[in-house]
Amino acid sequence: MTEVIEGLVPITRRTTSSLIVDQLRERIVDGTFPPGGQMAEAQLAATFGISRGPVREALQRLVQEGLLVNIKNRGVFVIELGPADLADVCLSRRLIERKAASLLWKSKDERHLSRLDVAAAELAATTGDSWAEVVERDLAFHESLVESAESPRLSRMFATLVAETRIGLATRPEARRERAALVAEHRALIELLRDGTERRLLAAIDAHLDASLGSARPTAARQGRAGATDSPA
Amino acid sequence: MTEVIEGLVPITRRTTSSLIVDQLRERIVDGTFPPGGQMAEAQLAATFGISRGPVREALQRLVQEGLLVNIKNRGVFVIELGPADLADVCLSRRLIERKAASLLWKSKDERHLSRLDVAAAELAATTGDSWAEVVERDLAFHESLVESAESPRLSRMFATLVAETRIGLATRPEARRERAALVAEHRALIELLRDGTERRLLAAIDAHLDASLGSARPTAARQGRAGATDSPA
DNA sequence: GTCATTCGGATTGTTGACAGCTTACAGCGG
DNA sequence: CCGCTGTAAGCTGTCAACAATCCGAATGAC
Repeated sequence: MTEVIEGLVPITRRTTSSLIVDQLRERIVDGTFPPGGQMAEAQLAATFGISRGPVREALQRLVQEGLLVNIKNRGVFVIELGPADLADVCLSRRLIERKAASLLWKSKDERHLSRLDVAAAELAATTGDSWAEVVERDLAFHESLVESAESPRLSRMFATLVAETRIGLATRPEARRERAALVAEHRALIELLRDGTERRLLAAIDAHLDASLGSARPTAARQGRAGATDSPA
Repeated sequence: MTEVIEGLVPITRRTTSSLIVDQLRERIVDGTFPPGGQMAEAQLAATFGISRGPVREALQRLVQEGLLVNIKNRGVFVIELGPADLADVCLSRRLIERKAASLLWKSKDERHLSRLDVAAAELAATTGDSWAEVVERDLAFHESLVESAESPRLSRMFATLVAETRIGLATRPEARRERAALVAEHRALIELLRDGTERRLLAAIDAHLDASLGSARPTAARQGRAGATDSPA
């Protein structure tokens, strides 16, 4: 058996398509690729300085993730989130976050609670009026909350929901909120996680999500891009 | 505007990789590709009579879905579900199914309830002792239940959980249960959905899931294949 | 005999090119 | 002037071949 040297991490280069996925996802959620816009393979390949093969693999993964829609012989397009979609995202997020909060409330694991403290502080530390940065820190807090459930599957599901939330918030100026209000609500959540009742904690989560995403009324809307030939599930 | 002719359906062929994904997923969950086994690209391409390109795209989608794991320069492998994974699947399934049941209990939408009747009857109608078929019908019932929530995202998440459940059940003979017991539990769930209290309904769901998946104790186990260079999230 | 090394086979990662589809536009007829 | 048709351009879907990497067996040293 070969000796393992402390401090040296084995270099496990990730696959190229995986790296592409991360970059594309970031650009999709921050609005660089607008909803409904096409992801041109050749252009992306040229931009990354690689061939179309890995780009196509990355796009397929994002299709499976639900952030892109594939129309045969036309191309892949960024999803357009209608009111019904946002309501669905809200419903799903509430389900997962309530569970995570409930678990953390029961365990009171200080390791996770302090991580939430940090996340909340980082939101409070945002300067200026960069709405995008506020959204990012806000969602980082929520991801930390879900991480505390220590459930890989819930975290993975939630990651997609976060991405969709960012798309929704990036393209809806009316969803902007005061940073101060968000900071206060996060601090209140941590307070309730530590010393509150479960009932009030869950009510606070509902209220927080409603305030952020609840503006979209669940009116009738299509559940996917018409003509999509390639559903992710 | 061109006239639309009645009776003629526009031909919307799905993408090849999408068809491959479905076939591969089916074979993965039914055990044809055993957990830990490698998915050889060239062999699959030859089997399907196509090139390696579409096969690679399909594999990437299944990696994103979480059913396969990609190790750079080694290949993609079927996930191995340890006890911790099964516990996580159980936790996630319980969360989603409880929510769906609660919603259906509130709405009492007869359309969905009758669909559950059908699903339960089809499980009861299974003849012989084909464990695989029992599992399939059982999970079809649960998918119907989740469908009743009319949430595309919950349904999509649940589809992956169902696939993982099938993998887990296909490779664990000790998880076999009497068909009669499953039939009775499903009928009881429908009964409770129609006329029971919400509390008893949720308790019945918990019990049903525990009986099917709860045998796996959440002992310490790795949360992913060691060396995986390409995590789905 | 055991361990380290090297070489070969096999598989994956990537590329460039070709075929098929869709779309937009110019041309033609009514 | 309006509508249909044919053509051309651009894109996606697919393929076969090349390069890079890894695994295992054979070889040699101690």
